[in-house]
Amino acid sequence: MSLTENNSTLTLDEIDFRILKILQNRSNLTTKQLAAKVNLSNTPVFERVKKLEKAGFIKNYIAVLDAEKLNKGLMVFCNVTLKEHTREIGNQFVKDILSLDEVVECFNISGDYDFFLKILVTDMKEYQNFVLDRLGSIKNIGSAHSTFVMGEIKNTYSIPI
Amino acid sequence: MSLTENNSTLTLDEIDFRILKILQNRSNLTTKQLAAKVNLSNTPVFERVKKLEKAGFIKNYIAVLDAEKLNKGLMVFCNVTLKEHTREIGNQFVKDILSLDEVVECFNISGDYDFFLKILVTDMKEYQNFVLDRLGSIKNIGSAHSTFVMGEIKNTYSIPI
DNA sequence: GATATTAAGGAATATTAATCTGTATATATA
DNA sequence: TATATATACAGATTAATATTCCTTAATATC
Repeated sequence: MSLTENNSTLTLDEIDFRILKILQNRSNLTTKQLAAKVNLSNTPVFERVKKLEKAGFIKNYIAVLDAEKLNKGLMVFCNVTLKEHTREIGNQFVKDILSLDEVVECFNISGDYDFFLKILVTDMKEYQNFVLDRLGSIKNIGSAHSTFVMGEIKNTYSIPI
Repeated sequence: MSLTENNSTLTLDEIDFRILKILQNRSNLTTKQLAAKVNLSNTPVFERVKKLEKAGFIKNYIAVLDAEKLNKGLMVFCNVTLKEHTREIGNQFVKDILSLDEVVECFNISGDYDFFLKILVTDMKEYQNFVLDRLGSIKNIGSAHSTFVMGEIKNTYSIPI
């Protein structure tokens, strides 16, 4: 076996997809429970999961926390433009954003704005402080436009498979 | 102990927060490994985790999959307005959106649009089909404005604690 | 000062993960 | 056709872990 285990030609069958589908909704199942759901015995299911981990289809296992209970119930989308679009200024912006814990997502986007930020804060007061103190201290931001989440219809981390 | 176990006055200490922080980044740790990280023995850590689950701070455990590897590498934000804003029409829209697997997130928002949708698809061709066939078949949509993700800077499911 | 109450550690037990062995099936090869 | 080869599976075994129980220490309460 190669050291890098770069099994790039790995193709998944129906059962693999079913396993992924189940695990991205709930990962704290025993092998036996998972096996029952896909109508196989322990061993093949165990080996398939390990294969999916090794091949990178499963990147990680995480606990999903309750934002409300942890007092981070206000979600804000902030669309940002940069004053200039050189690689250097872009890199610095990225570095700055990565250090802000309130920013849980950040994407480079097409359209009128350069970056889309998803931000989690306690309340409007905290958001104001975030914009003034933390986002405001980042250099080369041209404009920032905030949109506030009023209600959650669907909020998954699931890939449509 | 009450049947409902509605311990709403539960307050968390520093160690609880450290446990949550660790688990929302990586949940497939053994109790022993987690205990070592917070400098406690197995039992108290085990009991704290169970307490956090029961009290609802931990909602779920999930596997994080690789969207690129699963051929869902195109992320699109779609901002939607409804023609009318009655509760009935809103409810029907919500029901329709919930049935679309491509829509991984949907929020009711402030501002120029009514809803923000995060959509995962294979490529632009599939997105075109999604808009024409699936989104297009939903009634009472007034307008839809798409923004395409060009690059990912940060994409977490972590709550800032 | 005596007594609850709470949080922790250690040890025992129950479950589960992880491994190993063997079998059936399909595919290739002589 | 008969014989290798690889793959996927089931069943059993063992190694590790989760879970429970009991005891101790610290802190609060009377």
